Amino acid sequence: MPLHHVVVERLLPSKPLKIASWNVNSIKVRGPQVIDWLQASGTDILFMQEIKSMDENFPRELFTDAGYDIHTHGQKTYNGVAVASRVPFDDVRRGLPMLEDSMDDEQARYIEVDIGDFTMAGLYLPNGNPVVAEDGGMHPKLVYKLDWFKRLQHRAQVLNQSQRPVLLTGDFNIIPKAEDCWDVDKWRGDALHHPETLAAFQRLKWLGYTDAWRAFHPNAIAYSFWDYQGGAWQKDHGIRIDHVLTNAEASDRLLEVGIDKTPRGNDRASDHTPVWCRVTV
DNA sequence: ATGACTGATGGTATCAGA
Repeated sequence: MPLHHVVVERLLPSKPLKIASWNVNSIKVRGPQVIDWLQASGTDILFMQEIKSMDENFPRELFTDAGYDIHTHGQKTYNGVAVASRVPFDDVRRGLPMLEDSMDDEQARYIEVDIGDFTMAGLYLPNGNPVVAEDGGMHPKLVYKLDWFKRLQHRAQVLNQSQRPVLLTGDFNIIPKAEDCWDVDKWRGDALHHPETLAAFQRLKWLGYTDAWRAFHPNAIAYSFWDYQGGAWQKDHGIRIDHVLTNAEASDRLLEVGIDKTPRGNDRASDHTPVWCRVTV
């Protein structure tokens, strides 16, 4: 086959898609405003976290009526992730693979899809607080966060070695730098900005993954979470903990990255707001 | 100075979130 035919076949299917991530903090409460935002923002694929719903109770019809396929990985009461898409996936995988020495894990925090030559994952990293146990050692919650992170690191390495474009997005529960929160002194030692958490995040970046929002906005200040308490939203006391990470192949396909803070101002808002990007898929 | 929020759960107090 002549070379130009090969090139044309590779380029023709490419199109820009808008990909987003939003910790919705209960799909039962947030469902209608998620649909409103999907349609207003023109989002093609939305990864959701903290759906707090079992698969059988997820309001699927809200999404299918709006023209989106919905894939859930739920559990009772806590956690739970899902992905809505108006473009078909080639495969959907639920759960982060275990390593030989991993802790037991019943929590639903990871969903991964193939679309075109891309692999995309939606994740909800454990919070990790409190940091210190009663006996003065590391609290099991932070141990769990770091163990989960180790599994994510391994998966990110395997995906990156496939040489496919890889996009990891979700609620990382990580404040990467001092400028990613309104007052870093309030967060020193917290599990979201703990030295072990930051070291794990750095190891992920050493694989070749980029904090896409920061790459596009090197000097900006923007947050993705504002606590319900203390008027944090009104005072803009926020933190940037929801991220899009892209490997080199995916970074080359990035067109735009943003954080849409408007949904945080909704009635009955989630405490998180969506982060999004446009990529050529 | 004080208290200050939201969601899920056989629940009217507790856990978790960050």
